[in-house]
Amino acid sequence: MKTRDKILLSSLELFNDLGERNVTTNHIAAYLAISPGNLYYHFRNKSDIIYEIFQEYEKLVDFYLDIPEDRPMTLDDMTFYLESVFDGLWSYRFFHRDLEYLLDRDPRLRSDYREFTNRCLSAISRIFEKLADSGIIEPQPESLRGAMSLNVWLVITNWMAYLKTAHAAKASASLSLHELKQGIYQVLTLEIPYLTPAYREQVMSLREQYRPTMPNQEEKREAPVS
Amino acid sequence: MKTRDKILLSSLELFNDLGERNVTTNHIAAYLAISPGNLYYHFRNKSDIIYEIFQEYEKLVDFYLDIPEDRPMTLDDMTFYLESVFDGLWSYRFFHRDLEYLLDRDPRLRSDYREFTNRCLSAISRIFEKLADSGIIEPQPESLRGAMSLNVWLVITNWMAYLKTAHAAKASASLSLHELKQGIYQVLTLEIPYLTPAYREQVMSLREQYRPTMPNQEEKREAPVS
DNA sequence: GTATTATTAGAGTATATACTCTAGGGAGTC
DNA sequence: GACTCCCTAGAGTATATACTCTAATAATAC
Repeated sequence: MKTRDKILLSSLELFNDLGERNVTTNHIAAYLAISPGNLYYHFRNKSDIIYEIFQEYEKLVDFYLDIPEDRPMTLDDMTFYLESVFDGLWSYRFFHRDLEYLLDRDPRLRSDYREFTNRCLSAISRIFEKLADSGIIEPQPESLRGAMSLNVWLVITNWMAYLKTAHAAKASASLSLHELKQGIYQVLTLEIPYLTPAYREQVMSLREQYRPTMPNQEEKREAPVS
Repeated sequence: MKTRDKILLSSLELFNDLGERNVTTNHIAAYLAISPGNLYYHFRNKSDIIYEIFQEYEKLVDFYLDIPEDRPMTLDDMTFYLESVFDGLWSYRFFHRDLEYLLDRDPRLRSDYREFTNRCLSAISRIFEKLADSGIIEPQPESLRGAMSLNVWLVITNWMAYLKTAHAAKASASLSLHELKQGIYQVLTLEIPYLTPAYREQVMSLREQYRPTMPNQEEKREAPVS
């Protein structure tokens, strides 16, 4: 693998594990056993590394949230969207942790992220619309759908922070993808009141699969749906 | 005012305006026109300053969220809780911005914050319970109430981050308390499906008072309810 | 007044961090 | 062999940051 790609990969790994704030360019170089000079040959500065990683993240989520317009939406589709979004969140989890600081430091990132959020909000809203078309949820007026989508977004993007700050007793408590996906339980909680009788039971039992286990009573098991 | 209190006050102000990460102890001392030595005479380190500020925050919110058990809950009570919580969030807004980093650095803070979150979640759940007792919302089973409360908490604590990252086009865009309180609109959105017919109209029109104005079309006006 | 204690100034320090600069190796081409 | 281009090493630097140390001054107690 090319040094440039190795830098991106290792940076992401270190950022995710330690937080961007705790990872210096010298750390990254040392981790890869290359010289700082080498790193700076490939990237002008730390911001450029982060920006490029963000672009990968963006591409991934955009790909997942591409809503097919030629067919109705199924429950499986919805599950797929939820699973995918949380997978993406997991792979680039450093990003939301230091979001405000990162955006303050890099205007490109700020502006790109703003648009990214808007695209995601539109996608969520579109999903609600299509779920209503399929008779899975009751149709809602546009204005309510907007506010609901925003709430879904807030829950999704901040579920991890909740786990890391309020849930875990120890700082080093290793967070698992499985725990992260319990966020799906929270998202489905938002949908409950809007479910149609025809699908109510199905969605409720889907939701049940993501029910959080008690903190520190975590049992090791596979994610319920893949 | 005593130097010690001045340090706490100015630190909070600087943290809120610039972010804890961008405020050094030397900055604080310079801002107060005192020497670093003086600052370190009053506080052993930066963490101690932050910890003490957190304790004030905690005290404030605990005070606001004290639910009186001797009388039913009114809509005005609910409005008061929402307004108060967002006021507190505003006054100590630096805190949630760098939460993860702060908790990683100070184990006392981590453990206190964990308990603080749990108290808040209980209070929210208790509010839902009493709102049901008063016939404002439909009663819900305990398990649903818990998940709903958590969603309310996620929306409340992360509304500000949303405004600062996705909403504002410029980094320096000054956030106002008024904008922050549009978070109340989002919280009330969560309640909509559970409202009883008797109160539905009233709550919907309360919610309307917090409706967000379009970004950059912000008109200067007072917060609708005080 | 004197002893004691609380407070303050301000220079200084150890460490870290993002980044630079120069020199050179290796591979391909003519 | 010489030239070029891409890549790499590694010492080095300017700046920042959290914090220390000593000495002096103000406040208080007796």
